[in-house]
Amino acid sequence: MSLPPAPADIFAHLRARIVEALRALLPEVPEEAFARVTVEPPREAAHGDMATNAALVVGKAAKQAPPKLAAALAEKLTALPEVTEASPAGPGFVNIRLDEGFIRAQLGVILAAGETYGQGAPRPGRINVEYVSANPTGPMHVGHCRGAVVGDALAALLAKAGHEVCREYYINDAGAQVQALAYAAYWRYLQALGTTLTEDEYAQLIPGGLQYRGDYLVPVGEALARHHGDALAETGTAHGPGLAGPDRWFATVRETTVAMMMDMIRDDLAALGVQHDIFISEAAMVAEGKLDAAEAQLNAQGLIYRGVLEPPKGKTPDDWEPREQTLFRATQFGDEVDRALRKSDGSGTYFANDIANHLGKIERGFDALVHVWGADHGGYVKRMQAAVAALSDRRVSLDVVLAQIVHVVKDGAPVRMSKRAGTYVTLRDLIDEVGRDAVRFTMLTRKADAQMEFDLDLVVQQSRDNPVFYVQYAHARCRSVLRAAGEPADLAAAPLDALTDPAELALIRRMAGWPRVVEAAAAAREPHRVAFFLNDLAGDFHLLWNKGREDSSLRFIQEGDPEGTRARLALVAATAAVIRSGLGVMGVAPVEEMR
RNA sequence: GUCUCCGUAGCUCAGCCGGAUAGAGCACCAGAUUCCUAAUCUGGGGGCCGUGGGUUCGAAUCCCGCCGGGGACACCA
Repeated sequence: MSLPPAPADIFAHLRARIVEALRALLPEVPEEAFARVTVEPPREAAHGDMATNAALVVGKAAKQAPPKLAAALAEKLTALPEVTEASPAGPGFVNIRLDEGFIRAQLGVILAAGETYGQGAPRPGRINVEYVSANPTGPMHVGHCRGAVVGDALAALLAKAGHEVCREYYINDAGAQVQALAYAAYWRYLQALGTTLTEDEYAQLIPGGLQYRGDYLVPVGEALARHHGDALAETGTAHGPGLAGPDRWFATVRETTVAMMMDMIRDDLAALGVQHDIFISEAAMVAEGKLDAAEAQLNAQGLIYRGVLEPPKGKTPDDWEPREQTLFRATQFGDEVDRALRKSDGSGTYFANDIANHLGKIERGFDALVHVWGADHGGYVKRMQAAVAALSDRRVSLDVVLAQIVHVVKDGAPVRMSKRAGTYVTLRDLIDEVGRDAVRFTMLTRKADAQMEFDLDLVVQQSRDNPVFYVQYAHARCRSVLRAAGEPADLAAAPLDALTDPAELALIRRMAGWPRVVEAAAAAREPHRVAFFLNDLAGDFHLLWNKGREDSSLRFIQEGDPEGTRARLALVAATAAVIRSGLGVMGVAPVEEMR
């Protein structure tokens, strides 16, 4: 009896064998009954390599007692060459022990695939992942950073799982904030021309006051002065160059400023290694009439009406008064209240523009939409899901991943964040302080919706406490061994019988679970699972390494035993490949040595 | 008041579309430590999984109530 060829995913392989066995045992049971069958490593290693709930899940449809069905299934599975033992257990589990040669053969698969190990087969359906989408009103700060990293890693994870992914940045360049930005840039322009107005005097003259006082707008003002001279200003006033009517300068200033801010943001993103495939401008979209199109479509579906909303219960704003607005029937799609599309003055709400944006995505043919938002936008999720459901006739899904606040800590004390320029931590500051890879990895060591402390001291610390270091160190150790062995070629074909130690087999089993982790993490939209997997994998490897300190027969390079050495080097090379595969998803560069 | 996320070891957190005796790191205790890369290693103690009900053969996981914490709550973006 010879083993089957090593499969790309041993869990999927076993699941397929189990379902086949069930079909043979229960020909009258419909296929849907098998959908909930899972194969996973049992918590208790003594129970074997894998366990399946098949008999428990199918028992009802088969009208059989699970323990009895489990026994029959176990007998079938025992007949498989790759299974050395299958036994019914507990209320109806089947525990499975795999042939060690079958497990070892996974190394050949890993080495043949290299860093692409874990790559899922192409799946139907295109996914749009929107992330960052910071307002183009200034440099990126740490608050944006987590969403950027989570979004980027999630997009990579979905691609790894086999999805076709589009990475999108939505530029909020149409609202009041951008208007305030233009006025702030205009102030720097007047300064560049030599106005004698003071900052406070200027702030008095403009609507809403001077909101953006950071000096990052100085270059914008200078650029405007350089290209337009004093043509955008009122000349000959008591202050020299002064405030002119908006129609003379506003469109020009706004456009230049947004473009320069986006250049700055793109530079920040590049420093973080974050990529987007497409940038969508809110202003451009409105100009194209997308808002009207979206409203017309919803109107045609009978989902729009004029009405007055109740004040929010328990907390009525001081200036609340009943106003008639154009409303969207979000309640028909699971939201608590209907939501305003147009303000009482008839202009579109931000929500309306966002609906238009989503109509655009649906029209571009995506089957699933994913957003990464700050947790402060949590209250916005239901209405957006309602809108997407309405616009797509419930065909397109919208998942929102909420990224919680990051508290930066240094020397045990919180680093203060303030919107006033100069006192807040920019993304650049953070990258300069600890490096891009430490930032990215650390941002993924916690579930996105859990608050996180970013300890500037810890992330550069070289110790077990620091997962960035721990994982990188494992990779560096692998590389060090392979260098010492003279970078052997063709390890995928190495005979592997020498790998028999429990620690060696545990390492292989861990790596064999990587495709499964990719699939599950992608389905759950949880890129942090990759960081935890790598931490566990590094732990398995360090454990084996440390055993080699005690027991020299477990060291990787064995003088006088070329075949055993090649088997171990295959194990080491596979470990390095899987770590690189995982770091690739996280966007972290593996290191060759610790320096 | 409504919605939402959270509550797991002393600390920081995994596990959650139900599955067998609930995990990791740190901290603590006890040992080891002239090692392919040093930035340690091995072992141990430690838990009414916030709480009270419910569903189920089976609940940290699903449902409802309560307690405690974060966030969001017409027209802003």
